[in-house]
Amino acid sequence: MSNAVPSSARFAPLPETLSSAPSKAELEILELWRREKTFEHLQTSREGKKAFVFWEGPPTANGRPGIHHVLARTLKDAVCRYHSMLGSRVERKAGWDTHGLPVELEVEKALGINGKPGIESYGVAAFNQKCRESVWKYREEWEKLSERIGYWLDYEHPYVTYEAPYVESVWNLLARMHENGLIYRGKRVLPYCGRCGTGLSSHELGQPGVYKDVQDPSVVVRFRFATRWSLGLGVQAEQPDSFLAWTTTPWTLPSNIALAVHPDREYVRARVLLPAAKGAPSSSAQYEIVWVAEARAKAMLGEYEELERKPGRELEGVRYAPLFEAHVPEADPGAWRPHGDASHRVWAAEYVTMDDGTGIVHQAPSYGADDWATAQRNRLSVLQAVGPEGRFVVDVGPVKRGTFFKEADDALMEDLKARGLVFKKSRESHSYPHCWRCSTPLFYFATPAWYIRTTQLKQRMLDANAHVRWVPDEIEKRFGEWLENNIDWNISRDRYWGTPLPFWVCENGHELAVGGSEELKKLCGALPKDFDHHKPSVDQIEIPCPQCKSTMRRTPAVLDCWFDSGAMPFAQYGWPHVAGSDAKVHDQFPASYICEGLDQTRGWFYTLHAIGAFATTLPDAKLPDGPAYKTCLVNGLVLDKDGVKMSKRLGNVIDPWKVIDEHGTDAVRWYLLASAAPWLPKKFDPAGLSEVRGRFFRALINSYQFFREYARIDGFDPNSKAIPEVAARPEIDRWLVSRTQSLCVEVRDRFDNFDLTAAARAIETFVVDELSNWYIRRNRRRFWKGDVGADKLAAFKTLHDALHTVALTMAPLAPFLSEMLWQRLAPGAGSVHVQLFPQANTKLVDRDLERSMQLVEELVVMGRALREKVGMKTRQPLRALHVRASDAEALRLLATRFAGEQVLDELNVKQWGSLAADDGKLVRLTAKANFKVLGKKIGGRMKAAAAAIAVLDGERLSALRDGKSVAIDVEGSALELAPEDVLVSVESRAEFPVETDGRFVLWLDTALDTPLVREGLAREAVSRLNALRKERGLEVEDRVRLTLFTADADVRAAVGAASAQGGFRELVAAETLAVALECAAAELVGDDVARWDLGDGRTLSASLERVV
RNA sequence: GGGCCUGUAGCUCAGUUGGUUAGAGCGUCCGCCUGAUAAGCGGGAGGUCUCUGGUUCAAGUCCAGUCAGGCCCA
Repeated sequence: MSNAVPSSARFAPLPETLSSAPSKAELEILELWRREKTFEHLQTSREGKKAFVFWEGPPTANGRPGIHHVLARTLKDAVCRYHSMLGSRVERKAGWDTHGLPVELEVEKALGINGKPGIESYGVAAFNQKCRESVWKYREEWEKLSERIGYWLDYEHPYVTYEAPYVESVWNLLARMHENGLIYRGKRVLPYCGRCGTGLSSHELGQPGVYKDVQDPSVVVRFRFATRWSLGLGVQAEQPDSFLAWTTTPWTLPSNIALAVHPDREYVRARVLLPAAKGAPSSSAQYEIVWVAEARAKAMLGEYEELERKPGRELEGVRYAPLFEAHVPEADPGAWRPHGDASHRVWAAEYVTMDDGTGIVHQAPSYGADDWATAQRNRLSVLQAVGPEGRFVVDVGPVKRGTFFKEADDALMEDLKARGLVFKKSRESHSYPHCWRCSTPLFYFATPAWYIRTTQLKQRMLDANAHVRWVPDEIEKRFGEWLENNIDWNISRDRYWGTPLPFWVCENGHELAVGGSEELKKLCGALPKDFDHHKPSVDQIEIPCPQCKSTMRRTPAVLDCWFDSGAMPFAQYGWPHVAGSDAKVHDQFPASYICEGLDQTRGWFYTLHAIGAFATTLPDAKLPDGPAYKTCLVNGLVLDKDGVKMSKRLGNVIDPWKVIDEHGTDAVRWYLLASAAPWLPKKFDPAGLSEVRGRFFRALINSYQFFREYARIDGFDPNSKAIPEVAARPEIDRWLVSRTQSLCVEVRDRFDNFDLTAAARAIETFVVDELSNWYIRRNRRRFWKGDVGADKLAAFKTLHDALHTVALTMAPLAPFLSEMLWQRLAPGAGSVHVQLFPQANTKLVDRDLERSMQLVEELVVMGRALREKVGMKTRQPLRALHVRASDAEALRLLATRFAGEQVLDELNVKQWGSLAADDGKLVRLTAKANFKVLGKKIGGRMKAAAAAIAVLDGERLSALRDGKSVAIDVEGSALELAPEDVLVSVESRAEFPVETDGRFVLWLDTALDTPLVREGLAREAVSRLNALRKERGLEVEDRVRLTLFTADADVRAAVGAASAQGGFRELVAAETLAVALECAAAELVGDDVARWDLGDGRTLSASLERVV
């Protein structure tokens, strides 16, 4: 940034519109940053410095940025700015997530095509080209909004997940995983549309109209024991027992392979009366023996006789007879090799519930995710009577090959019924999913899928998790639990627009994982000129199988786009193919800090973690062990002001542009950060924005404007040699200096702990309460009265330095206003964001001074309340203030000249009447136990001790107050009370108005004599005259000539007589900047004469003339 | 159904390792003050800290449960 700053820039006024329309001024700052290339300048100034590594979670640019993005980006930006100010190098590479189903759906909608058949007929090449374009739809808006909210990011060199170097890098990671035996082909059970020939994502399942109420059969089927040997009895029964299992999908029964029971629930062997079948011969068996869960027996069986009961785990292994004789084809599960003997037995599974059915669940692994898991655990065969088209692939009893699954139910049930295997049958209405495109009923179906064996990395991931600093820290537990339950990661998606899986497979099942296009070229001979990593180009590449010489083709699926984003630590630099990428990865791994929404726990946080857990095992990558990111700050949802989720449907979506235009970026940032911890759901209420502006920003702006106005008048130079050292300044200045140092310490500490909310609140409290409402208010006279001397310079410098520190400490949070202040406080020093964060000078911290100021404030508050109680306006000076306290330390601090001046001046009282410990006349001491201290010492005797302390006599109370120990009797035993065990407080016994808070008792001497009355009148007059000055539009430094008239003798004496004559003429003149003050002998006349009643009918007239 | 988070004044939020009278801001009413601030200060009204049990001399705080809201996973 240029150093050629005009001297007029120093202490220049802030833009007039800043308070009312902050946007305009912020846009000027943006222009400044653009013109001066501030961000680039910051980045180059940190070259070669220690890295603070930040990773940007890539957004998808085919959706509009919302207010929640403003929150996340504010958190990212603030932390990055802070670390830049600590001197670190913070690279901020932008990124774009460009693949995935949402992009495809958006394009499908735009093209008016429907599903996979639509895409195929449109042409995959053309479709993917549309996708490639579509992801940039809102790019400009993202970039503009990022700039507008002050989110500094390198948009010049973003990583883009579809670009060749990125895809190559992802391929490389996958190939390395494959090489390490972490990749396998398996199956995944997902909702499937037989007509469209595609699985549906959970997102698609959430489309309106997917779930419809339909009538379906509800049937309880008998699964007969394979032998007549009754379980555990060792006797041969007449008939085998049956397990009863309930289903609403009879079409899955031919594919049954097992029954599942809950391991810990009780199951009963029950004897029940056979339902009388119509036309059954009376000689048939009257009773049968069935097994159901105890919890379901009553509901399922009605009346029954319990013969035996067992927990589910003891039923494991019992073999039953298959329902059908058909030769149902087996599918290769991929993830395991089936163990034939395990089939058609009972297995335990935790997921079995007692909510409905029989507590025994029929298992058809191809058609249910839970079933699949049971099959995988027990190495069951996978039968597949129904194929991917939703039709039977084999004749089963009466059902012929080719029958649609939904149309097989009735025939199958008839068949089972005829064979006596149906125990109960009805129809029931329930909601069933249908394809959102073609309304065909969906079925769950095991489809081929590629997996990463993340379960093998589980312990590594758990160990790494323990080293992540989660903010808030409970996420560690939450994430840890999710990792405990880790299942292998299905990375394949049967879609079009994504990173193609780099796996080539031949007809003999040999696999090849290709780690990049160079490798691919070698394997296939030559790549076509227009080779593209995406479908359909890549699908045309065929490789001769190195093992069997047959042709290898690419597996058709594309990659889960979560892998894309999780691979960004490597792929953003095109590692390892791109030159120099190795050094970049080593420099920028692991991340010091990432920050995203809570919903990323299972998304980006996991994929980074999982891929990091793998990458750090690669010996040649030479990456440090441990997590991929050291700190993860999590932000919560942004809700509307009533706590309702924002949605287009409800029309409660906050448009970020609108609120920023109205309130400015800084107010929005400050509000989002300061209103509540970022991880809590945030109710976004525009009223809160007005509050931030009205309270914090206005106080800060006005504080600066106050400072600069007088600094300009007096030509204050903060580098002047004439400015007294801090030690030589008045206590009030040293107090603010001390508080300023404390602010630095606190804000640094909060930032270091990623607690931006506490940092913002600390700055806010300092600015509003201490700097503006106390320091400036107490000291304003010093700024405008008298000549430029040491005292005035001290005040200027103290306030200047405080503002200087505020501008720096708030810079990460409110980048615009801090820059505006900085440019005026330190013109020529470059941007505030290039500065180093202020470091406290702890030598300037004066604890005693801070404590006495606290006491001053306490007494002032009580004094004001007292004045109101006795009906004495603050303008009326009073003779004396009396204080009684029990706390010797407080008395010592109050007795200092400084504290006395502050209290008495603020309360407009002439002197301390008395400032003393209890004298036994007007005050009595009382005591209560200090529970915190004494409780730790005596525990259970606390109650009795508290009672004894409450009735302590005055003598012992005085002793305790004076720092001596006393002995008391508690329940017959002696207890030595130390002074710190007891809180001694004071209580008034006076009969006149007092104010007390237990620590202090205050009262005022309200007797007025003539000098006091006159001074009060003089002050009344000053107040009116100054109001008049303002009314007449005078500048603060304008001098005036005053002519006054009053008929009242006291007023006349007050305003007209010199101090030597017992008047306050000099005071009035000085306070009103009057170079001449005359008292007229007769009533003033004229339009410009002001007239007031100063109280009790004492009137004053004045005419005021500006001295040119 | 499981895991986690949140519940404190009309609203937004603080509340340290448990410690006796639970605070702030906004809003509201009364008063004061004002030569930076359409500001500021004092006072009033406003609380069964979701509810129920438990531990403890002592619970907004710890434990168990309940209800409500939320997030993620089924």
